[in-house]
Amino acid sequence: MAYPKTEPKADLVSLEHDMIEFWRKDDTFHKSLEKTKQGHPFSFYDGPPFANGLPHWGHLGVSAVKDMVSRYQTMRGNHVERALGWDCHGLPAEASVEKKQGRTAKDIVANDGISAFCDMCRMDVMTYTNEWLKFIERVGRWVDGGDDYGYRTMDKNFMESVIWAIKEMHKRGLLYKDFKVNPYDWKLGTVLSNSEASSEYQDIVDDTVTVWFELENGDRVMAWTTTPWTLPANSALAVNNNMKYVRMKHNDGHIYVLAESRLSAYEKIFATSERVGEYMGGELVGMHYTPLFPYYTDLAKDGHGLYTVISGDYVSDTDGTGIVHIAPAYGEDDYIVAKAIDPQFPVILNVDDYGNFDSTVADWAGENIFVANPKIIDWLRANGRLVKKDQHKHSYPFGPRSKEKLIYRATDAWYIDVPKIRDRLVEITKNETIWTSAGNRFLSWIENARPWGISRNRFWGVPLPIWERSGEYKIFGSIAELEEFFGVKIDDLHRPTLDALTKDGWKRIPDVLDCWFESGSMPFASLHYPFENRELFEQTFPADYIIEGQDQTRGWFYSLMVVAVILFDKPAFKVVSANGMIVDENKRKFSKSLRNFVNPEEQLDVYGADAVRLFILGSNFMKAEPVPVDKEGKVFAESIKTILTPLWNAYHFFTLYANAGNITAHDVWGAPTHNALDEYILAETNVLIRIVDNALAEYKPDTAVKEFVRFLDVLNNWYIRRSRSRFWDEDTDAFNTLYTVLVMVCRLMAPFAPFISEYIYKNLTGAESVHLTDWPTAVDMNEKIVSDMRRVQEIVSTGKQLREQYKLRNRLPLSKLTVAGGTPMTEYTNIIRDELNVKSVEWVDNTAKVADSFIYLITPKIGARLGGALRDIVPAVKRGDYEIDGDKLVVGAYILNADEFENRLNIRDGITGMALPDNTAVVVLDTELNSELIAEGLANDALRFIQDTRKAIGLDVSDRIKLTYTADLALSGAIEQHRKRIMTDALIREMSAGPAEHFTEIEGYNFGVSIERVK
RNA sequence: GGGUCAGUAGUUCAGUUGGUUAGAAUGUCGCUCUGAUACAGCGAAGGUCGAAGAUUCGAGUUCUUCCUGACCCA
Repeated sequence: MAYPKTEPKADLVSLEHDMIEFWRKDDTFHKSLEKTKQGHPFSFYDGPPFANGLPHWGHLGVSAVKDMVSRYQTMRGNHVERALGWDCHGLPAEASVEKKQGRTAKDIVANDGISAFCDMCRMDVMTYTNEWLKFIERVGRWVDGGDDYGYRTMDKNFMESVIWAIKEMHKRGLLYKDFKVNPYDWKLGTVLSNSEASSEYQDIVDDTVTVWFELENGDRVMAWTTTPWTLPANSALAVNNNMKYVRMKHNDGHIYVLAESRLSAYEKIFATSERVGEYMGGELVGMHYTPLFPYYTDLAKDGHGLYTVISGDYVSDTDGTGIVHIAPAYGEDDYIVAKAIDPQFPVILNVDDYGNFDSTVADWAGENIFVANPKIIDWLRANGRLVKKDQHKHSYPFGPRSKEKLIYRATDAWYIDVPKIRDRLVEITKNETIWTSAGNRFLSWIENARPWGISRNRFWGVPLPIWERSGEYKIFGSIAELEEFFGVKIDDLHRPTLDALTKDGWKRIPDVLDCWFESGSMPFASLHYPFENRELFEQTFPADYIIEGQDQTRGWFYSLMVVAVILFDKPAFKVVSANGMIVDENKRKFSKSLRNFVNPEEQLDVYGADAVRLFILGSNFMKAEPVPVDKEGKVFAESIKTILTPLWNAYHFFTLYANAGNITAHDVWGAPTHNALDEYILAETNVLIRIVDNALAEYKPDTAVKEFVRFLDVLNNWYIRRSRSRFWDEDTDAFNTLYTVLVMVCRLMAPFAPFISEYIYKNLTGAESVHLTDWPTAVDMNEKIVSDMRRVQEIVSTGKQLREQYKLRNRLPLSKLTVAGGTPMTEYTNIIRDELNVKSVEWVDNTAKVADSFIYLITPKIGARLGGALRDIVPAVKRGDYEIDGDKLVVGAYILNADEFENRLNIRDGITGMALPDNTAVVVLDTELNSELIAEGLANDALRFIQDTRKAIGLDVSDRIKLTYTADLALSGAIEQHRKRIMTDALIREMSAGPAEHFTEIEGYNFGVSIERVK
């Protein structure tokens, strides 16, 4: 047998496991790398995952794209190294250890030492590497991910490159220490990055208070806050210069001040009050007031703006009083406006690292701020300072690890001066990177880039290579520098080692580096550049392509670009895609609390990785839009139904008949063809190649997937269906053509559905692997046949509509079909005749006899030239008020050019015809019947029933039979008239009237048959 | 609250520089066809193009405001 036997239905999942096994044994991946060794390197950065969690849908999605791109580029002859790296440092690792240990990092460090803690983290971050590698293999993604490959951000070499980068930034004057407001997790005692802080917003209801402060002139200004615990640190009040404020004289005799537009919110309080004056915000600025609490009155003596009214542009009247309470240590805006007044403006920081008031807050010293919060409100009420208490619903950040409400708090931290390179960053992004999605989002983000806080008061990470001695700093950029200065040998760069290094009073600052900085350093740090691999780095930087979730727009994409622009004045990547989130069927994020998880591994085992990959690649995943996946996996079944099964069916059909005829087909791509259908499907294949190639070049796999669906439909339901008899007749041209097409489709689909395309390709060609073949390229080919055939399909489709319309079943032959209009296409007459079961097809080159034309206006063209005149022209033409003058159309005062209107067709009354969709021709069906046609139709019906009965009683296609039948007179006449054909088609050896056991009714006539198998 | 993206048939999505009656796939129903095919073909039903306003001879398409969702930020 020439080809391995195939089952009618594909077992996609077991086929995939077989291919995985084959690739593993054959080491096909490394063969593909070897094959492309001399090729241009295609550089592809892979966002390193954290191996202390299991892969989820997002990873599956990007894996599909990353692997597709890699395979496509490899087939194009490029060399695509794929080394999987692992992200190791940072809070996720520490938090995981804390959870497993049941105690905080600080406790572990205090009791067991930092060294023990780091060891725990080191173990923990690699927990699931094997599961990751298995998952990646299962989805058909080829990467080097074993122990001998890739990188880990906790490796000494990686870390050394990172500290090199820090020192480089310092050399460029971009590294500095500052005291600033950051998101802060008081439970963990650390600053968080903005992305960490924003990952867990929740809608909560907070108590809000409005309190009054007494101005130097005795007026009481009202301020509103959602965080009463910051009131002890109140340092100023901000107003908007351009907002109008009113003075309200209350029954208590005092005058209260608030924004005019906010009066309505305080209606009840001022119900009986009198408006006694107003201020513009600017008039209030500079006035002093008496603080609520007496804790810091000493500080006020030095001035610098403490306890004065200041102006803040951002002060709005959307809520509160239009007067904002300022506590510079606890709000970024607060800090900025305060420092804008006076760089010496005192920053009152009265909450310790763990969220407790310090001793300066005499009334609540040592108390947790959130515990003290209601007590502060009580105090305000008791002391008559509380104007109003409210409930306010807003979204508020929570610690992603601690699950506690975060606060904003001023702390010492180290920063990269991103604003200083902002313009260059924007310029390089605009000119040297291509964003297939999320580009605007990235731009608007970097246009407002702010200093990047890179220090973390934690333990497991790259220690900042900064040593301090009485306010001076020394920064180290390599192991060699450290060894030289401290005179010791260094084998590890983590905190236990570096913290121990002291000399002449130089002591390392305790912070570790934001792990985003490490991610951003990946392009060079993974290669230990500049200490090693200089050439390799220069070849692979910037990356040709990267893709990650759109949440990385301000994460990894950002850190990569900032680091690359600062160090190399280049982008980190040339083309980038941000993908959307995979969500549940209601477009909600997968989350533990909603219990809406769909397990990717289960789906892979039900539908197979090819189906999942095709779904992802065909979806809006790469347009950064959410991609819904339903629990039942219907979306994957869809890929099977529209692509995998049709491909399999065509393949199965081929092997079935090739083996039956003992035929070995060969590739005829580019060779001349002898048959219009062969020529057609090869031309369609050529079109497919061009569309898929263009789509991939533009990173639009969804376009390619849609084209596969269309192509496979045409292949099965036009080419094969129309050519079936040629396969029965063992026409080698047909076999060669189908073989060529299937092989080509496998190659085109290899990046998308690597399993089934490999399987079919190997079985058809006997070659080693489809993934070691070259990417197909479209050839110069006469593609007119494609448009011709599409027109034929339209003629047939229109003919079928006519049959439907006149209730003429297809088995009933009709004498004639006329195609009136357009160029005759006599070479397709056979196809049309067979498809529509007509005796003859007549081509007429004009529509004069069957249709009248009407004027169809090409409004875009007329509108462009004549504009508003259309308002008159359209109704006039509809009324018929026009004249044709040569090739022009005269409508009233307007003369329309030939390209501004078309003649379209209206079928004449009495004509059993229908216009083609493009209005260029009319298909007319001769609906007149005669006894010959009727008899043939009846014979066809009888034959159909015989065939159905054969099938129903379980006969094989090739079984010969003896048949007896009973039939009403007209029917038996028809059967006898077509006796020969019926006997041939149904493989009947003997046929006679006689007893019957299977009965039906044909066109009102009774029919019965009895079938017996004969040798 | 701000930014970006999206909102079109039951569902998933197309819809070119604004142009006459808004398309496809899938699902439902009817008819037809069928010895590779979890078929296939034809047709029907299914739409206030998120809402309101503006610009225009003309808006799914441009603008404004609002609503809903996703992501990011505060």
